[in-house]
Amino acid sequence: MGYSIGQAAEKMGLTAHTLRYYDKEGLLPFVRKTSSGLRVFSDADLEWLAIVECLKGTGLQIKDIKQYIDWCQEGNATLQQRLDMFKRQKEKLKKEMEKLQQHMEKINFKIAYYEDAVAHGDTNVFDRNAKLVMEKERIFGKKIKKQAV
Amino acid sequence: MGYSIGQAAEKMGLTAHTLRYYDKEGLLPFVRKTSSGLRVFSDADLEWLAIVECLKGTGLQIKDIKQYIDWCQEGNATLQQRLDMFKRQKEKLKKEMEKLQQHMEKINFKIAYYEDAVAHGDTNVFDRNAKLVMEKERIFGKKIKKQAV
DNA sequence: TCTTGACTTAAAGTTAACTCTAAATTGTAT
DNA sequence: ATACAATTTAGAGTTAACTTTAAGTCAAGA
Repeated sequence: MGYSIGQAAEKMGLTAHTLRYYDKEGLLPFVRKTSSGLRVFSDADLEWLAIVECLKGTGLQIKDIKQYIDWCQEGNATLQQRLDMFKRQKEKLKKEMEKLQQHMEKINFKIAYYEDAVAHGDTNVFDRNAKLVMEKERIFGKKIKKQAV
Repeated sequence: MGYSIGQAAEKMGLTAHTLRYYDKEGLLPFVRKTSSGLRVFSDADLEWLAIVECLKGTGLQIKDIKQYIDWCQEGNATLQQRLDMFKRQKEKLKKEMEKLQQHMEKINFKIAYYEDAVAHGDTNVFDRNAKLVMEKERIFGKKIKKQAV
């Protein structure tokens, strides 16, 4: 019913080193130890770890996650702080998702551009994208012409 | 028609220090200098910088962006590499966006949970979310009860 | 001309999040 | 019983991406 640090690491896609590091940073105040000092992770511990990973994935730093755990341990007096924190994270996450969407559009343009360039041996790039090529000539020198950017 | 490093930094939302760092790392091989050594950024340079920022924003490391710039300078022989690179980035970006979407759902749940807890003074948390509270009791000790997690 | 603020380079310092090492201990499979 | 693999700790090392410092140079206004 309990997992060793190695098993827990495998389940979470992390390393045992990383789990010990998290523990040292106060992110795992709940993990039990055997009488001889070995850590024992329960399924509930892994669920908590999943929340830690979620917070980390949305851009929270480890010290901020520690703050959240501290708030949890302080009791109901910190409910509002925790709510505010999640609201801030949500706004951050929304902006990040919008940014990634814009990046995706740029990348899609690049892929279309290069697929065409590869297919046509890049022979008519100048016609298709004169602006980019002229810019490129200025940047990399006049010798390189008709080339995708 | 040209910008100083400070003006360019301001336009891009970066610092002059960062632009010099990028230059040192080979990310700005196109930026001109005056006879006395001052960098001069053109509008085209800023467009290139925007592409660099896009690549950085999708998770590319600076050395990988350098690789892309090197490929651009090598000419048409590297068209396929560049296409493959953008395709890899697109896959990475897609996975990242899916992950963020899942994080967003978790955060929305947390916000709903804490808004309710704050509104009701957390008096009936045990009824609403017995599993979480029981888990919390095990983790933080029996003394703290009826508290949001 | 003088001052002041922006710029230059090279190099050292910082920060976050691991990542690894060493030396000892523990658990498990023959 | 004896390997051998996994675990423990403290602490050192790594990496990426800045960030700051030092010592000087350049450019524009009074």
